[in-house]
Amino acid sequence: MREESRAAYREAILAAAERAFGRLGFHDAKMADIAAEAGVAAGTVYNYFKNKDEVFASILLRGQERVMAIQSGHAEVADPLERTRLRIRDSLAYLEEHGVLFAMFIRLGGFTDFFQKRAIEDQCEHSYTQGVNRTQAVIREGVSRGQLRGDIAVEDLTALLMGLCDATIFTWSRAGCPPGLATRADTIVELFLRGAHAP
Amino acid sequence: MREESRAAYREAILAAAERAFGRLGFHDAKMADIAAEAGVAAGTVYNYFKNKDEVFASILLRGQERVMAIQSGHAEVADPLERTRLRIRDSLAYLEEHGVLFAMFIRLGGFTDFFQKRAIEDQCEHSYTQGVNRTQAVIREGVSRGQLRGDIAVEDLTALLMGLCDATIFTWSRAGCPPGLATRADTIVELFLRGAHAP
Amino acid sequence: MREESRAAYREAILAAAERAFGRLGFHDAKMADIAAEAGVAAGTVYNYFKNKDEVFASILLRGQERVMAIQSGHAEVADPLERTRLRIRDSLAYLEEHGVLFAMFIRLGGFTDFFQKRAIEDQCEHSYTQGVNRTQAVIREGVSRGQLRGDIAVEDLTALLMGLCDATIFTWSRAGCPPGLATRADTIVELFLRGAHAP
Amino acid sequence: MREESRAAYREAILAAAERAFGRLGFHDAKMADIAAEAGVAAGTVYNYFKNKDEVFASILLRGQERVMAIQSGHAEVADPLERTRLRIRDSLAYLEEHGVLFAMFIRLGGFTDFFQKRAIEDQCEHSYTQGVNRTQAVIREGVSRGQLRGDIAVEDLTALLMGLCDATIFTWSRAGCPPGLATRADTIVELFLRGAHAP
DNA sequence: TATGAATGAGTGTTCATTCAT
DNA sequence: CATGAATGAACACTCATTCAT
Repeated sequence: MREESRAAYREAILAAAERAFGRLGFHDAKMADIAAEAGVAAGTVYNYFKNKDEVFASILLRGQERVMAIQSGHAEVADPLERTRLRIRDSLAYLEEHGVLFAMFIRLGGFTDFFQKRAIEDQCEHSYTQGVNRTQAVIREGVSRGQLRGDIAVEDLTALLMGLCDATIFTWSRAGCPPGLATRADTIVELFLRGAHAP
Repeated sequence: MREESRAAYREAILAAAERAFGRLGFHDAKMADIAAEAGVAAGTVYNYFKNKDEVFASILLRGQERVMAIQSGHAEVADPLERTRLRIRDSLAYLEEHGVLFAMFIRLGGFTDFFQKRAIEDQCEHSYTQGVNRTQAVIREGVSRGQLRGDIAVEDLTALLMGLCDATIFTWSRAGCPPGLATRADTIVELFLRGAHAP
Repeated sequence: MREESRAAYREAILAAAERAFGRLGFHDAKMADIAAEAGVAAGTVYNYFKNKDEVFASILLRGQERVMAIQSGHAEVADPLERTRLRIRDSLAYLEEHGVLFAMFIRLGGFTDFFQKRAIEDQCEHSYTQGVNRTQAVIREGVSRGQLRGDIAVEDLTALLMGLCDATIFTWSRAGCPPGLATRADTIVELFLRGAHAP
Repeated sequence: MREESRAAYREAILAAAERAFGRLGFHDAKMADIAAEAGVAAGTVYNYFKNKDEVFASILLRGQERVMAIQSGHAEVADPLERTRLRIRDSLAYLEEHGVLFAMFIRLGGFTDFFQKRAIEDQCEHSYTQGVNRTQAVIREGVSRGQLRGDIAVEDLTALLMGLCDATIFTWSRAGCPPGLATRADTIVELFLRGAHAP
């Protein structure tokens, strides 16, 4: 039971931190904000996390794990393109609920030095690379099945797909995070496959 | 002559700030770092910029203006697709020299709240929107010429193209900014036009 | 118990600030000086007061409240002149122990703009006006009893009495705050009543 | 001519500083404010005064000298009480035009340490003491003529008179410096002579 | 183990003063 | 000698972290 209590506290703090970071950004969200949002005292946070950086990294890890878990749910779908569509749809749906992950994700990618300095990358890099690798594997499978172009490097195709997702998220974020993000998975896959050229 | 000197100081500070922000990020780059990098005293920065936020915003504006100026050089190219290829190539080339702009760009897009709070957005938003509009105009031209698909919203096509650029930059940034970014313009356009589908 | 501790800290900081302000003046007394004098860390002061201005205003308020409380002790003395003498004596005695209040008092009166700008006046004005009003009431009582001249405006008589007190304090301050200030209450009242004219 | 020009600059700066100090106080009036008010560049001030403190002290000295000069105009009046009345009237009139002198005066008296630390006192003390001495001499003359009480120390009588002046100025200052200050000289002398006691 | 106050290093910014032009 | 920009020491205030209760 004590174990349960600890887990509940930890989760409450993480959820609070996610909201605070999402609203204010890493530096402007103060430990006091997080604690207040979680309904605990400032010192309590330090009973669950070593410091602010670890709180931040934990949010990222938790998010990535959850997305991975969701994506794993489609392992039984045979067609890699259809599997990709489902994965994108569910990822977007998750993101829609935890919008802050976008900021996290972008920061994670964009500010390499930020993370290097803080050694957060060590904790997150693996998970990110896993995500890329998984996407690449699916694309490779599509190529070998003859569904995707073979005259372009798999890395470039991967970048194309992920770039499309990023751009969609990006645009959605700028628009103020309106509902319906998940429904854009279809357009993403369509554009990924057919491109912009007139028939 | 004093006028020249002022301009030189201002530029030196901006260049120094660009390096410092790019290396450390907004919060971790201290005004002292910027001043030292520029070879001036801390107080001098405040003779040219009201505060740290204004230094940051000025870098963004300067970068966007420069990129716009570069892109304007291809106005005489008739074919919108070819014009797009050239614009992307030159933008990437510029970015390769001022890599920090990526971080800036991403922040600008990603951290709406950061900018809202600081009222920097007012200064940058217009410039960003202009960039999007310009891209959209080119794509619309391509559609009306029958070069691009008409069954997809122009906004989606724009997002596709910009997403491809972002993804390319993103990947390049993660790889440690190796030389040759500009050469990827061809792949971007190719993927944009043809998509990933096997023929 | 924690409540007691908080009150003790607050009082220690106020006493330290009173000494520091009295010795150095508002601007030259640094927050670090105050904290050191109080035996606490610099940041601790900010757990009790919003900023330096608030520390300053709190000293004034505390002093005025204390003097008022002391003066209230003579409410049962019927003769307004004797009551005035006692009030002056006790006020001077208090001032002798908290000499800084003079500087405070003078500033409060003299530097209207200083306080206007800082909105401290709002907190102090009422208390000051109360003091003036109380003195005026006593004088009015003396006039109606036929003890004081009725051919001069009560406001002028009040100014005379307060001016005498001020001048006494002033001279005492310039002389380096020697002991015995309270004993001058008799001379003040004597001069107030009889004036300087030869018999 | 060059000599004249220097004097004109010096006077312009002093007048500007008087306004600035009067409006903002010593610390809040910046050298830049003073220079701007005088219509000169910041550096120019330093061609006429060693530093900020010297500017401040020079204002005081100038004011005191001017008041003294005015007061000297009544040397031929034989009756010391009448002479006093005229001196007070003219001093108040001068003060009414250069209200800032009040703040200066109060500071000069009230913040001994402020001036000790800055060694301004050396420059002003003499002049101030001269003023007190001159007043004391007049009062002593009145005592020896049998016009003023001899059973009270001359110092106390002096304090009474100066206190009355201070109180009048004080009240006037708090009231927002309304016109007509000089007319209060009569009341001051009347109260000084007769006191508050009913006949 | 939760609490919440104490801590003090760290930083953006100001401004008196200097000095090259 | 006027100018006005450069200088850098100084300081109020913040906030992540610690720790006594």
